[in-house]
Amino acid sequence: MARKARSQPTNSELEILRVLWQRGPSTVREVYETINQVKATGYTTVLKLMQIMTEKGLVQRDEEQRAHVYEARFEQGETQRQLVGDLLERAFDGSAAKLLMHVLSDKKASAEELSEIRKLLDKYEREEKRR
Amino acid sequence: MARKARSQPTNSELEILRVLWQRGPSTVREVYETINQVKATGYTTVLKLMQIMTEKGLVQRDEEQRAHVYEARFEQGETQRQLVGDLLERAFDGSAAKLLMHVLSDKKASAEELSEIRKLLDKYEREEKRR
DNA sequence: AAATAAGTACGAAAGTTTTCGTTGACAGTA
DNA sequence: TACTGTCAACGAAAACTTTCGTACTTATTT
Repeated sequence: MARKARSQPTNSELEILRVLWQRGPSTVREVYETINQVKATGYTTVLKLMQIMTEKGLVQRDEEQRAHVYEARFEQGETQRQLVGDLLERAFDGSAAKLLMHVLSDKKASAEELSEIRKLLDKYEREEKRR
Repeated sequence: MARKARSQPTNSELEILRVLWQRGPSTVREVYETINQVKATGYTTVLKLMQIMTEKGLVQRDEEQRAHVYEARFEQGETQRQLVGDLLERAFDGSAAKLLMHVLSDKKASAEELSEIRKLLDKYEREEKRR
């Protein structure tokens, strides 16, 4: 039987993952306090979500201490790739160019970012040629 | 009172919107038949979704004919921009460069797409300088 | 006119996600 | 020991999404 596809994190789950990626392994309280600075939420809400994420395999839990320590199981980049790929499929017919067009026109790309993007593009294109 | 933010289309709603963008104004049956080619679904399921989308303001309905004709209320590009902006916020800390990196490394960018992307970048950068 | 086909409206079930109250365990402290 | 604070576990409610059956209407065909 084929292994079930890794579940995409939901919005709230992603919020938690971001804290874990940023802070590294953390307790529920630490995650709760970080999120709560931005968005009012209850402690047990965060706890429950993190328990569910453990079941889903999105995070790992170290139960050594009384306050369990949670850690993201997948790297940020890996998850981001998954999310982008999904959006590409769902909304852009798989066309990266179309997607990028919107990224750029979103006016959120700063000058530094533009040059960084260009660098990436150069690098990527060189690699392509080498084949 | 502030107007409620435009609701993001859900997955199924986006599926329907894509048909409407592609076909132009369509009846439920037409949308149903298009979607059904790819994914088994019931007629009333599609109907209900389209009714809900009307309530949400995602589509417009022309009731002139017995078979109502639905039309997307927002352009594809506008919605795509919204979706990308949202993903950028939710998963990439607003960094377009980070997002693009994943788009490129997704191996889905073809040679033509790369050159198209480059053109976009050139164009965008020229516009930037002009300010 | 009766039967059939195609349509909308609607409610409700089923599934998923999010929120939170309550309980009991455990640790530190008065 | 009794009190207080912090924690995990759990269940269930609330909110949202998806699916579909049923009822009713309208047009077409026999």
